Amino acid sequence: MPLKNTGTEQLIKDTAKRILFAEGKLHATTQDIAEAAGVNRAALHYYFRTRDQLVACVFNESMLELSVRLGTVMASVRPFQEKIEELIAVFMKEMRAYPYQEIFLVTEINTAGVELVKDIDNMPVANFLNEIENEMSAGVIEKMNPKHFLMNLFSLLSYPFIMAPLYRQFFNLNHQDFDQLVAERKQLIYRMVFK
Amino acid sequence: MPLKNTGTEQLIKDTAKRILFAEGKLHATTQDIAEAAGVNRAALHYYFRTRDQLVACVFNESMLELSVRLGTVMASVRPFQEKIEELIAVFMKEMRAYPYQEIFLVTEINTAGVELVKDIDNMPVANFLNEIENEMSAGVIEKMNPKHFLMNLFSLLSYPFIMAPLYRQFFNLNHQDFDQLVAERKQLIYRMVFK
DNA sequence: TTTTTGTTAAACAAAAATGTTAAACAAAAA
DNA sequence: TTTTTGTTTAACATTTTTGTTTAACAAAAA
Repeated sequence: MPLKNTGTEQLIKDTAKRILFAEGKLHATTQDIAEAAGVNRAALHYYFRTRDQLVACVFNESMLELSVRLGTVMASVRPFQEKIEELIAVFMKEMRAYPYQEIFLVTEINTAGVELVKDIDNMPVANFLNEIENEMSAGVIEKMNPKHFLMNLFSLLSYPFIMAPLYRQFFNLNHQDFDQLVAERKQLIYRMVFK
Repeated sequence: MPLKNTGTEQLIKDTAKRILFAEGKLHATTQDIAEAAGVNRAALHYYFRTRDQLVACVFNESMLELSVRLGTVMASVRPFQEKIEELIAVFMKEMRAYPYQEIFLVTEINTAGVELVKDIDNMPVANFLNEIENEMSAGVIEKMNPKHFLMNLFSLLSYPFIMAPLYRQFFNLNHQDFDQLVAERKQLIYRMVFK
């Protein structure tokens, strides 16, 4: 609980997030993180006691952040199509910056055996599912289980970013060409969901 | 290079794949793997020298297997629509059994810094991209960059399996209900790509 | 100024994970 | 049978990673 706040605590968290979520190095040690942050490894202990607590902290913040991001976009008072547009923009930007954030969350859940995380507010999702269903009835989008609609959307948005290292292989593309390719997907996805 | 072959080597590899690809425990130690396989940890060293070599072996086999699976489906001599049907069936089955295989590959590439893996045969993919383009010209499927068509397909197929632990949270579903939901996707995806 | 508080680093200690060796055992070959 | 070969185990050694302690330092407060 530092009061003077030289930003070191935040720096460590941000660095951890960069290494884990952006670089996708899920096996990063405390050394790796401290080094990348330009601080002594003991500083890490000073702020977080243990590696597990640092990881737990990053996990919780990330989980909350994801929840808030979802909630904000879904609960915003705007026409449906604008909302979807917003959702695509927000999540694509996030995936570009932190492609492995959700992967980190899932592998943490798998290793730590966190079965059901409480305190997750599902109301925004539940309400949004209803809104989707209404749009389907109105004929704006294809009729299906609205959960599928959401899963489709997030799949199309997220997966190519995560698989980039493999897709560059299989498509024989360099970084620049691949980045250009995925940049095209913003419009493509929008057109896909509104058939 | 065992000649007697008691199946232990294969058992170790299979167990490693189960823990890494199926259970998604990407931090598994040699202890974890040996224990799960029911062998002494030294047996692991006997067959693979080091942990890194075991992981490298699993990585290479997995990479090859993925490449072969892709090639087989894509190069099969069948009508396009049947091919897609086959592709969906094959990859969904694989994702159900080993949801984290591609994630493992990607995170390994990220940590080991394997930039470009040589010896990957891209001809099947290249040919299939042409085939897709022809079908687009024929009006069977929506016109777009055929790479997007493939990325869309694999995204829709794969992502929900990987995100299962999170989606169960956000949708408030138990395992059984979620399994039923994703089972519906086989038909849904087929209908989606053929608009 | 001295004191307090927050912060950092260096050195050390403990634990965890990995790697090595040598010996025992079983089955096939000589 | 004895010998050889492949396999497995137990015990030990090393390395890596993590955690702890102490002291030093800087800035604000008294």
